[in-house]
Amino acid sequence: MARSTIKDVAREAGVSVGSVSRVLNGLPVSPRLRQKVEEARSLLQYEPNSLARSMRTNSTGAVGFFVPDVANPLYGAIINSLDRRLNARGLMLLLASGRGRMARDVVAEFRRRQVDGLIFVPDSEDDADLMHDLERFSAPTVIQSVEFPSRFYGVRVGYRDGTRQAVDYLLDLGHRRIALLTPLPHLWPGRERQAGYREAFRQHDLTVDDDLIRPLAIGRDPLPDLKAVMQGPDRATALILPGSHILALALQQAREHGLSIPHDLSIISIGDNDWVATYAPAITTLRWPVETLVDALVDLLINQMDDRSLRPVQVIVPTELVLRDSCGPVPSTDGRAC
Amino acid sequence: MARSTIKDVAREAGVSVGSVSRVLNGLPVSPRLRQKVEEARSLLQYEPNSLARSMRTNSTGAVGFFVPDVANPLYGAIINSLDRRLNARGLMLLLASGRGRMARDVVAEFRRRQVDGLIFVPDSEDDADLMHDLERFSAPTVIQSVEFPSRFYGVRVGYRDGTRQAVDYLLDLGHRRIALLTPLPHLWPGRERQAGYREAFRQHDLTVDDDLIRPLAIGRDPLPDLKAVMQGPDRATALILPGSHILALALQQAREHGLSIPHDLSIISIGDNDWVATYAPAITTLRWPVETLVDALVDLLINQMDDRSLRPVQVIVPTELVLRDSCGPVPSTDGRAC
DNA sequence: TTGAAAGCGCTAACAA
DNA sequence: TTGTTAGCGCTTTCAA
Repeated sequence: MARSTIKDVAREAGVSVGSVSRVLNGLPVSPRLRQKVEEARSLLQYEPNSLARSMRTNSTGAVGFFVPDVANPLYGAIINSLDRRLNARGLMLLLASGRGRMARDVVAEFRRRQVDGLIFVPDSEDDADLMHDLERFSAPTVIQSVEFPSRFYGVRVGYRDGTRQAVDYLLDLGHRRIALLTPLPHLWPGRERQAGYREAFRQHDLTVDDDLIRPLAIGRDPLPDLKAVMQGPDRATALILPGSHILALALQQAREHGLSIPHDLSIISIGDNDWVATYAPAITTLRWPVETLVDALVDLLINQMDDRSLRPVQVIVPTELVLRDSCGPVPSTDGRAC
Repeated sequence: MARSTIKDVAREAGVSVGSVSRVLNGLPVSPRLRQKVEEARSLLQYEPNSLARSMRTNSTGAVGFFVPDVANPLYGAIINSLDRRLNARGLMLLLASGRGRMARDVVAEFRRRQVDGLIFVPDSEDDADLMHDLERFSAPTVIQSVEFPSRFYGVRVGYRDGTRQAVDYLLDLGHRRIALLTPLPHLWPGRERQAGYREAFRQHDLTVDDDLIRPLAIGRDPLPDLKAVMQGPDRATALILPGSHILALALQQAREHGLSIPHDLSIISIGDNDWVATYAPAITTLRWPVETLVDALVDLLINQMDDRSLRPVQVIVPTELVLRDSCGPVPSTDGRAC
């Protein structure tokens, strides 16, 4: 049997479709009418068709979310939190992912599907076409992790301050050869981390050895860079790493080279999770707060939905340096020619 | 300015809406017509409204996916792979999550949104109402990880064979006190793992010490159970753990008790990932293949969509025991009263 | 307070 | 090959 429609309910209840619609939408009706409709409704197990409803109301109750890679546990946490928040507001998550030119297709698809809002995590700032599409996207849009002065609503993580703080901490422990493995500077995270790194050195009146800054393209094997900074007489005595994957690799390398942590090598990882906290030694991390980030994302989106005349706002959520056991004073016996 | 519609394009091209529709849908038209329409289309930057289209065609091109908890990295991998597969077929992922009674609301929401298919990972088999909703769901449905003889299409992981194989391996190493930390048996994974465990013991003509089987409710602190099996003269010499989170805890406990791995304690973890492979010692795991699982999920769904008259099929994807360095022969000096 | 009817943007059947 | 038109299921005027 086919799904029942509002007509069926109207016929069953002996009223007009308009009246059924009013009951469904909580508009003022007589108790008698309401009761008749409710009875017919539950008898027929009627559920309104949100497609038809959306077409009339121009509102789908769906929010599009695009990330370059869903499998990244980092995004998993965001998606989870986002889903909860949107749910609480009666919104549903339309998820899509992909890299490079797929991003534009996704924007078009979200347009066709008439999403009420769009949260976008681009994997590049350089794609002018994509940026154009995003700019003329008709629904409220929030961009994460990318820098677009004043044109977009955006939420970004305060990696600059965070990284400066992390480097400060290492400098205070006496480290001078601090390696920074970081995403490419074409995107906010990579750019800001590098800036924070340089700021810290500048404030200490120290010069930066550019060989210790290793920008890593996505998908590139980080091992060569890791080896480059961990070997030789001038090796780094401290590492700042961009995530658990590379951290695991670094720990493995350290073992192979007989470097104990934190005695011979100090490590700070960016992004906190279960196992870095329980590893031996527990890893000091620069944590960025998922909940705060998602709150900002959702708030910015909802604000726009409520008042489309608002001017773009950009939020930076601060990071937190979580001190554990993977950092110690600089080793005195090696790492320096004498 | 408002979005342009098919009417605008028709007017601009000087043709009828029907003709525009035909061009849009690749039906046979004259080259001249096609060209006129394409010109108007790009001039107006027209994108068809999929809501209106869906209403006519009764097909939304959306697939609903429900999981109890998106943040679980396990599901992250599935979502990612699923998104890719569905994308390749022009389908979009509608994501929802939640526990307990929220599941039913989600099913209703998916119904209202007229998804073309539904993939569901329930967090319980006991919810008769939910099962009823799922059964009368109008679109093709595939259920994961739950056992419903013959009524549903389903994909499950072969934990029974896998666990038997893992226990076999430990028994062959001489272990007799093997602890199994496992989800509650009210769901397939918990039930099957326990069955596999018992099978292995039975095949070796050994009796099971029920105290070593520790069913863990979701959200419950696993530490007491971990401690219970890791302490005392009769402690377990081998652990089978349900995931990375508990693994991290167990490794921490082992350190605190001065148990070295695999010398004093052997460990097998279920579910493979980066860091268990790079941990020292590398952890032996029972891996379940995400790609195979998702392939099965999508295949079953697509098959149903193509031919609604098919009879339910249930697929079990096999696991793989990945041998690494966390298991060794049973320690001879302790763990047994003599 | 309720009913009747227009119309959202599109597809598909029917005509021409 | 193309145009005309009904109608998908709903909301929302406008009348009664």
